[in-house]
Amino acid sequence: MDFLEQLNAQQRQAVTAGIGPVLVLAGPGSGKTRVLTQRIAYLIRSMGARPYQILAVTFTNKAARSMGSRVTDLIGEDAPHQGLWLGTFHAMCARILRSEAEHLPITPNFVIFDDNDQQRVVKAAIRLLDLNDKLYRPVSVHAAISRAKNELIFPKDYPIQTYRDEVVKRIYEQYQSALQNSNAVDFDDLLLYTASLLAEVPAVCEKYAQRFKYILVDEFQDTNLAQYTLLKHLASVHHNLFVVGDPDQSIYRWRGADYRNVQRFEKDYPDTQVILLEQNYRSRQAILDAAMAVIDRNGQRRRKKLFTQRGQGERLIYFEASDDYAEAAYVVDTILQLVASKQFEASECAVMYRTNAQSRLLEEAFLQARLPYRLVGAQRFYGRREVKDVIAYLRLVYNPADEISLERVINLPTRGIGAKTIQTLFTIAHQANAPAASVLFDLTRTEKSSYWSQFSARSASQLAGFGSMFTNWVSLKDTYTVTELFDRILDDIKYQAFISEDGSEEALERWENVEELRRLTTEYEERNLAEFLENVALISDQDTLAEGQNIPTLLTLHAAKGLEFGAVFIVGLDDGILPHTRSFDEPEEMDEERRLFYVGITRAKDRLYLVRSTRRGGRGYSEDTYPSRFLDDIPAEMLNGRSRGGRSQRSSARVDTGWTLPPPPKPALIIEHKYPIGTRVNHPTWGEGTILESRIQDEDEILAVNFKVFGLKRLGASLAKLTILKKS
DNA sequence: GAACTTAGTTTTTTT
DNA sequence: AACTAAGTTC
Repeated sequence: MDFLEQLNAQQRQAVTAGIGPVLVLAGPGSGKTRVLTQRIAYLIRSMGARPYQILAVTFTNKAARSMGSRVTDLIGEDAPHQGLWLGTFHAMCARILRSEAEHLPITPNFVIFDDNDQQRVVKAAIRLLDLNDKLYRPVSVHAAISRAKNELIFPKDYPIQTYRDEVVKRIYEQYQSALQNSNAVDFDDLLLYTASLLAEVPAVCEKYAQRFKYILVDEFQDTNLAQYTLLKHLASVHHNLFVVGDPDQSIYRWRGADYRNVQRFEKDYPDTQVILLEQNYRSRQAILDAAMAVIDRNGQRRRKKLFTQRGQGERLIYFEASDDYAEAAYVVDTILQLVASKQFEASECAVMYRTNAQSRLLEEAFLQARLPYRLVGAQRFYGRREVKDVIAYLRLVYNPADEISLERVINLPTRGIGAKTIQTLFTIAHQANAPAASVLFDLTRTEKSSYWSQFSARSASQLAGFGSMFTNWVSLKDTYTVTELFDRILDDIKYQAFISEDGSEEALERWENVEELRRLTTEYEERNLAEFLENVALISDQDTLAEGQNIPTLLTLHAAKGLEFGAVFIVGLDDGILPHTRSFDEPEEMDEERRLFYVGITRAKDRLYLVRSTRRGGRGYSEDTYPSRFLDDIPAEMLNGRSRGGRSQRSSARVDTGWTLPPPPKPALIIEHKYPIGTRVNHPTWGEGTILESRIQDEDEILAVNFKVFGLKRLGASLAKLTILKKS
């Protein structure tokens, strides 16, 4: 048991805990992955567990992968092949549902709809019910449905208090039946169906609960009711639930996560052993002190005393830029300095922000400095349109019932099948109580198809044309490898020609993405289309983080959880961004914003920069901003760096006024006309032009410019990157 | 009816 | 920027 000697007392206590429920409360950087992996090794080596009796669940594929490789290192065997289940909640559920599909309203070859697909289904449902999509916005209706599913509420049980609830319920019902029609599930269904399957079918529950003698869960504070419930069912025979989490790092409330599951766990399993991991192996004490100063303001929590043996370290660095461009420039300049002075490797630097939109200016600044960077999330690979399009084709072939994918690709590239024809196709199919695909197949078989007359001659023959390609692919799907099928489809639809049409730089990039996807399919030579599609559906942003290059990382605070960097920049520390405006009127959400800040702080090993700017460009014009109220919680003596714009005055005035009061009035600014009428200017996109009109509005200069080539445009001077060619 | 163009709207976080 | 609704041309 020599590996146990590398653990501290608490870690060892957790790893070697006996059977029964165990709750490990692990502060940031306290070695929780290590505890989890060593626990698995310990179960096998010392407690006589067989790998197939172990289930280890994570939230991301990345966490699952890193855990997998560490387990392999420890027990020196290929654990997955001995039946150890190690994967994300969603992957585990998909696996169970495919085996148990007979109990469900879907077949084993169901597809998993991603966010975009789900949105389309909601939209279609709203349209079908003839509702106003301004009143019932697809995003918010979808959020309501998702919330219900996470709470294990089926459409029939959707609680109604208002008229709106009643309508949402109808949409939810329609949404769910549309998914079933397409033989599809969404992310939430994976959990919902599994949880209810285990609850409703004792034989199935028994089967898995018997098998999984030991269950381990990572990031337990992020579980929602569905996940909690299904864990409870899975552990109902052996009660060996080993969960690791940190309520202070719970940042997925909006996704249904409920950190109170930690308390619920202690209540549901009164014999739980609770183990606290407080020693931090990541950060300097100065960083931990700041982190505690921030998080201790959240009430109703078990306080943790974070400590380290890595020394006090330096004070945090605070910087206030004059606007968001300057903020980005400061970050880039500083990173360049850190790297040039050999204080940090470029890959040890990370920039974190609250919203994805904030990455744009940062990216521009990096680009300008010719400093390469890695961006996590946002424009993720699988989210690219061309990638989604090709995947939709593959998905359709795999599961021809998938009407969302069908609708997506039936006229792509355009082949004369317009919205009207598509609408007719679906209507006819639903009337005949058949999937749209079977109508297509029927049209290809014979011109005497009873469906033929229901379309115009032209539409019918276009549909038949597509249908015959479609039929052909379906007939090949079992004999072809994923790559062969991929090539065949792209060839048939002349996709490269379609994409490269305009020969632009962007077109080239798009094609490269398609080629990258093709490369991925080659990894599935030995496996099948089903596995390819499932992995593609369940991949997440964090999983696409390519490593190995020595370049800085840009990512959201959410995406940063679980990672660590030598030097961390948290930018946009303005009230309204962090905490975000949308959280202002909900104390629970404000607490979560604070935890998000805490997560960011605790990513830093040696140096932490807290950055904000006093003006920020929103949509259109820029506005004055106020420092994040969370900054007030960090004692001044912990911070290095002075404010530039009188932050101390403003924030001290604000301290007791509370955030419910309106912010102090903005100082009146006098803006000069920089571009008098007649000035000749140059614009990066529009080219040369002449100023026709200039007026001051909302602290910006609004210009009417007559461009030589593009004609009259109206621009905000602060936003448009104009250069003056000649003053009038 | 289909295909393309243009103007307006929208963004918190994501398995 | 990205998506959609409305407008325009064939």
